[in-house]
Order: sequence, then structure tokens, then C-alpha cells
Amino acid sequence: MELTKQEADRPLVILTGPTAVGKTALSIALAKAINGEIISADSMQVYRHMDIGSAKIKTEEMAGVPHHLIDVLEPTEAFNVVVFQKLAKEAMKEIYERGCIPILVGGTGFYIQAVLYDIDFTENDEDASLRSELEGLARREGPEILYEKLKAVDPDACKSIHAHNVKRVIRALEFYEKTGQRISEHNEIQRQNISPYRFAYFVLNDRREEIYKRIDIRVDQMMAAGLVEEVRQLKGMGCTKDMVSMQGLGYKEILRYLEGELTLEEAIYLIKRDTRHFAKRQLTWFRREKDVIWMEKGNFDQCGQNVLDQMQEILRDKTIIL
RNA sequence: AGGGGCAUAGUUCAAAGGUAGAACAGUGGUCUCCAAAACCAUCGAUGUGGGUUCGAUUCCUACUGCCCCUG
Repeated sequence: MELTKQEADRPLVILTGPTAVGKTALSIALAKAINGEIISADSMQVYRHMDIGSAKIKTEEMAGVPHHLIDVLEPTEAFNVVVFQKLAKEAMKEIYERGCIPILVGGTGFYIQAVLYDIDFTENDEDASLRSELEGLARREGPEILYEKLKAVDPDACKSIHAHNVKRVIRALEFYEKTGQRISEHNEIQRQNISPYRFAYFVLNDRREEIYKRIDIRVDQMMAAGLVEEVRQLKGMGCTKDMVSMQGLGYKEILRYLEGELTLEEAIYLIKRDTRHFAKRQLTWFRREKDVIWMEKGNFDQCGQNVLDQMQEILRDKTIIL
């Protein structure tokens, strides 16, 4: 999808950070300050009926700020970067037409990357039969066999993909099968992408210890707010563990509890643990991403400077706002 | 207070008179269509003081701490 000259260099603000760091609250203040509209970059908040476990913002908390990509899919529907990218770009188009600034808010770094650098995912397979076929093969004969296949067609890809990482080995094979091109080459080209936007990529961060504490508290709050009941209803609607939506933190564990695989106590332990792991992975991702602006929460408390003021100053410097 | 038991990594558990293993946690990383996913790597321990021994963390002993029983 080519951008016209006019579309290029449009303003884009990104606000991300590890889970439970406090993105949502800040995003509202930011949106109000700069006349922005929020696009959720979150793989779980897109789903309806998944409010508690996804820590979805409540309508009253939105305080009138328009939000996009929240509650747009049923939990039985699949969601992935490609869909996200498409929906996000549509939302951005509308926002620009209204003369507003889109603010991408959410913790899924991959999704942010897809939009920010307008990564090309063309190749468009609706058909996942090859994928499931390869999955079956890996299950029956082990992951090494796929890796050997990949070595034959795209040895460069093998250098960066570990043989045990079945998902990515399969994707590389699938890409080659469907396009005749090596994914290692395709990725190399995509990696050169320069963002078509005039952007500011804020990563809100805090002391690790502090983040972990907030995660624990938040999970306890989710339990108190009725997460078990929420998942029970989803289960009643026909949601099963193989669905993308049910792989969400809090959902997969509670589902296992409802299936009798775990005690509630074990499920809660796992949610907290997995959420910590997730926060850590998010941070790893952002560290590697270039052009990010780290906003350390602790620093602001000390010098008394407001995070929001600091962000606006940066946005002015970048002429994203006047 | 008396009797008994146990002290090994942050936690749960192994092992051994001669380089103390694992799981989980923790930490670092990979990632370009399942990404709240998948995967990789890595740090880290024998409670303290004596004794026996070529050599002890292992055997003996005192201390400290914890647990159980009796009162």
C-alpha cells in the first residue's frame, strides 16, 4: 500500500510501555492536551466481552476522547498484526481527516512496529492449510524435520531462527512456499523501512520492582472484579483455548482452572508470573527499537517535572504539535 | 523445660568422604501475519564454630534457627 506524498509525514504519537505501568491514564491526559484520538495497540482489548482480564479502559474513563480498535471483534474471531495494521491505518485516515492526531496506545510492540514502519505483509493468505499441515508434521516427527526443510530453501533464515521455534520456522517455510521468495530477504528489505510519519515514540517505564508490584496488585483486582465469571461466560459462548483471544494473559489460566486442570491459587500464581514475563519481554523489545523516547516515571517524581509537560515539549520540538 | 527431627541457590527438592544437580523464580536476548504468542541464553547454594581425615559441605561435636511430640 503506497502512501501518497500528501499522506506521508503525517504526525503520529505512540505511547507504550510494559503492562501495568500506567499507560491508559496518561494517554487520556495526553489526548486531551494535544487534541488526539486514541488507537489501541492491544491484541486483547479489541475483543468484546473481554473487559476485566484485558484491563480495558471503561467508557467513563475515556472522558470523551475517541478510542479506536477497542471492542471491534468477537472473541471467536482471529486477530493478528495484519488485521491490526489494516484497522489501524483505516482509523488513522479518519483521524487525519478530522484534523486530529492519532495516538497509538498499547503494549504490543510488534503491532506498533507494523504501523510505524508500515511493514509490508502482503502475500495475503487466507488459507492456513499449509500451516496446519506443517504443524502436524512437527508434532509427529519433531521440529528438526521442518528446520531441515528450511535449511534447504532459506539457510539465512535458519541463522536467525532457532530450530525449536516451530512457529517461526513454519512461517518462513510458508512464506517461501507461497511467494517463492525467501523470508530472510523479504525481512531484510522491510528492515530498511523508514517511517512515513513524523512521530514520537514514547515508552513509559518504571523501576522493575515497581512494575512487578503493580502487576500483582492488578491481578488481585481482576480476580476481585470477577475475572473467573468473565471467563466462564466466554467459555459458555463457545470460546476454546486454541482461539487467539483465549491465549490472553488471565484468560488461558482461568480457562484451565475452569477445566479443572489448575486450582484457583495455581491459576493466579501463573497469571502473575506470566504477566511479569510479558512485561520483561516488552521491555526487551522497546530497548531494541530505535527512536524510542524513554519516560522514566521515577525521574519525574524526583525532579517534580510532570511527564505530560515533558512529552508536550518533545512534541513541540518535533513539530508534531504547535 | 525434656525428647526427636531438619538445616543445600530467592523457593521447592536432588546428590555425594575428592569438580554439588534440577525445576521454578530472577536476569539478558531473538522476534517483520498466532506476538498477552513462540523461542534462546544466563546468574546463583552446602547456617556458624570446633574436631576426625591427605581431603568434609557429607562423619563427630557445640552453637544458632526452624519443625514435631511430651508437659
